[in-house]
Amino acid sequence: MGRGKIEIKRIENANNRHVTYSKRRNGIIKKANEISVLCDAKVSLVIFGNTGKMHQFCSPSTSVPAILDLYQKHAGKRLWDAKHENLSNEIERITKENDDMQIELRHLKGEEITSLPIPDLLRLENALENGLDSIRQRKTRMLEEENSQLTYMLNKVEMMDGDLRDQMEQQGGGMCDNNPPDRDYNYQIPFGFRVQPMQPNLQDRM
Amino acid sequence: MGRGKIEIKRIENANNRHVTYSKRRNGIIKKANEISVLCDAKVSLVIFGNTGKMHQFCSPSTSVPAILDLYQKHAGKRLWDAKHENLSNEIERITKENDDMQIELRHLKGEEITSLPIPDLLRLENALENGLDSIRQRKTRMLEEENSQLTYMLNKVEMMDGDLRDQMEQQGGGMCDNNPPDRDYNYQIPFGFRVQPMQPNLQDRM
DNA sequence: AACTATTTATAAGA
DNA sequence: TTCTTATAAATAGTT
Repeated sequence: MGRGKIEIKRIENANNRHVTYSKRRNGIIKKANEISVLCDAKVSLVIFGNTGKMHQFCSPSTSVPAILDLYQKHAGKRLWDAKHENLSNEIERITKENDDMQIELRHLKGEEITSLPIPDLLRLENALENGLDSIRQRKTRMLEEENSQLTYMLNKVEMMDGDLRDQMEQQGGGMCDNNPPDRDYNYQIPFGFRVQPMQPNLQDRM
Repeated sequence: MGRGKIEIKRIENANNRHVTYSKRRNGIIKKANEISVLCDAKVSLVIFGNTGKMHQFCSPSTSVPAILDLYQKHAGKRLWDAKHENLSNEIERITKENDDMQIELRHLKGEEITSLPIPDLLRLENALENGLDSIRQRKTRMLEEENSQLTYMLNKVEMMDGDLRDQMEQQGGGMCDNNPPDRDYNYQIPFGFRVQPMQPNLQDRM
């Protein structure tokens, strides 16, 4: 039904194919609606084009799942059961993973280890030693960073304090009379933002 | 498209309705096939008539359930999950548990800890210390037990050895002439099967 | 996206 | 149901 008759086989020209797809998709959806209205039929139509875009039609006052229930009954297929089995298998798999991890966690906490053979104990000991090492290194590093931050801030505060004191002195005194006693303001704190780690190779292990 | 134009509304005459249904059903299935071939589209079409009879079309090399899986993904609808809400919830719950444990395990191994705040690090350090403590205590205990077993067996072997030697002597010598030299056989080893643990309260912590 | 010559689908009748 | 056929509708190729 067009300027020329066409063979029903894949349209090789991509552009033509897409145009035809659009036109025919609209057509078939219109037809689906018409038959559902005219003949009181339940229709479920789902179309995926080349591009992966989906279009669907479903007769009014029903739903795809509802039609699938009917489909299942009629086709004698067990759609839900198959899906049910998949889900059950998935649960089984995850549960096993879960149990294994739970056991490993308990073992790492030193629980339920009375029945473990020596090699497992050695493995756990090793893992715990490594973990403890990493955690302590990380902790040390964080404390060092906090330290250097605090040092920097203290440095700044002291500088501002110094400026303020200078201003005060220029103004001939201020209303704030509880100034700290004079100190030796060391503006060149030698370990400002780059504190030497106590163990120089600490960072390399993180 | 026929001898006369018709309105798209339910055909009240049952006979006409059925005839029209037959004709249009064939038509739409033909169209579904054509678009799937011409445009390389995936089509799932399920139709139920008034009489409850089902007709379906599905593009070649796929199936209605397969296309509905795609539909489900695309529409963000959960066709199957709705039918198996319990199982889905269970999976969700276990998966969350799983993820949490995985994270905890990683942390205990000293992995992915850079973003942890100090309190968490302290908690981990504590847990690791306790775990390491338990494991080492257990290891010590097992070694002690093995030790006492070995001691006991050694003891026995030496006693049998002694008996054997006595028999040999009664028989007036044997063919085995490489006997060990006489030793002080101490049959009353003071720590036979009940070794004193070095830390007497060890057992209480397991 | 619109147009239109043709093909195709189908309503009504038999 | 199925066939026939006049007519409506869909659409292929074109602009």
